[in-house]
Amino acid sequence: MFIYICKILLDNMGVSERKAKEKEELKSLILKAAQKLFLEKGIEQTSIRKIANEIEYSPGTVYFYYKDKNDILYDIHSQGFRKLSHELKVLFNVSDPMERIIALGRVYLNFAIENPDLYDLMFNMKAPMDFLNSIHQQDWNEGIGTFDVLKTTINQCMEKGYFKGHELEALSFSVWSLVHGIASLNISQRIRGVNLKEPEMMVMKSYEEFIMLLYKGKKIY
Amino acid sequence: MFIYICKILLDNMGVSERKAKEKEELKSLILKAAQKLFLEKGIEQTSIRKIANEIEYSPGTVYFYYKDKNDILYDIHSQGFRKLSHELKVLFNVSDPMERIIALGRVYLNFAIENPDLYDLMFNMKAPMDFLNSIHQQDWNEGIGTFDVLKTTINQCMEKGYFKGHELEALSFSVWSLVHGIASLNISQRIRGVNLKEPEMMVMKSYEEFIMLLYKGKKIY
DNA sequence: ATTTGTAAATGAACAATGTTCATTTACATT
DNA sequence: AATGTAAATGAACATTGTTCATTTACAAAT
Repeated sequence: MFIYICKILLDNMGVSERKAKEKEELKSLILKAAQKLFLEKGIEQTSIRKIANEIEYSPGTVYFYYKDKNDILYDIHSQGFRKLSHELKVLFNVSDPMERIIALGRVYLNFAIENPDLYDLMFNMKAPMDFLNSIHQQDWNEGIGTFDVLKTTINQCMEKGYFKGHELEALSFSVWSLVHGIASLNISQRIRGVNLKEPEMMVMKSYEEFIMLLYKGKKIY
Repeated sequence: MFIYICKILLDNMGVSERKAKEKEELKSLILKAAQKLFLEKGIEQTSIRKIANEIEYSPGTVYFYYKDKNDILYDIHSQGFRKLSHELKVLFNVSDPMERIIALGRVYLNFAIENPDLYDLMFNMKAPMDFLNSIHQQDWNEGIGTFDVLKTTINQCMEKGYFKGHELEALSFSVWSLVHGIASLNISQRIRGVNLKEPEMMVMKSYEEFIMLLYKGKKIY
């Protein structure tokens, strides 16, 4: 009797586990299709119908796995953060915090240039934040994590005597704003229109200018 | 006979002038309705049908005065730049260029905070740039004009001995990027989610940090 | 006064969107 | 073989931007 019940339970577990796994698999299939369309054809070509078409399911099925379109976009956004944080992790090797913060900015800018649509989704579009609001989740953990990397590094700079008289959080936000501003103006095509001498160089050149400013705030022995 | 022809011509002029005026008037009526909807209800509530409804015309009529939706959005965007440049003009009174540049940033940030949707349209949304592309106009004159105000001021700072070793255009773009970054992260709700101590203060506090950095690049006598 | 020509306004129509939901299908459990 | 539930369907709804054949309005010409 006992064994019989165990068998049932185990069978049940086995089945429901498999089902859950299948469900996860289909969900990630939807996500992959969404990412493919998003990266290949851009945001406006990424409709629920086209995603469903891509994996040969009906539009309604998508809503069995995702609450709504914002839910899907949030998922793509999260994947983007995994990708970005993976690229940033390499910089743990750089021991000097001042060198590291400069490298961080460079990697960040490269990420934005290489993945403009994804960057836009991660840092500009309303969809991911609307999704968080809709599930009553106030914290944007992806953003918090990335911002912490920056804050930690700047804190280490301060401990080494840099940025005297500055406030950690506000300065960190300043640095983030600078690189985000460069990235955004580039992506939204506001650089191209402004009649610069070397538009394609401006992203990195303006970042160099900022680094110069940063270094002027260094410790004086 | 001559007088008769003149009469006709004069009459014609009078009529076509009046017609042209009426046409201008209806176009600006459409624009006003679009602005109203845009500012009151946001971008997603600003559809051509709702604009047409607002002024009690049919949807098709709108297309007689505007090429497409991007055309309307570009017009709203241009009005935004007139508003912004009007606010910036007050600062011609500030004689010290270093003080002026700091004030410029403050006014710019205030504008962004007070008119978030409009700012988004002016500096982030693709619509205005898509419109320029569609009419084969490469230069973004509204942006060029505003950027020139900044460049001129920074140039004056340099003439006074500030920012030694910096490059005018790149540094100007750096400053623009910083305030734009702060404004954008604020508008796209990326500040709120990042768990700051005083989120509502961060816009101005991080700007103060940047000003501190700027001042460290000042002339040393 | 009547016809004519053109500019302006209409609103139906099209294709596409996000989303919902009653219905059907598939399939493990009884 | 019957049952119950999870999963998948696809039609339907309300919107969107945009087009276009048709109608309306009205000044000009006869």
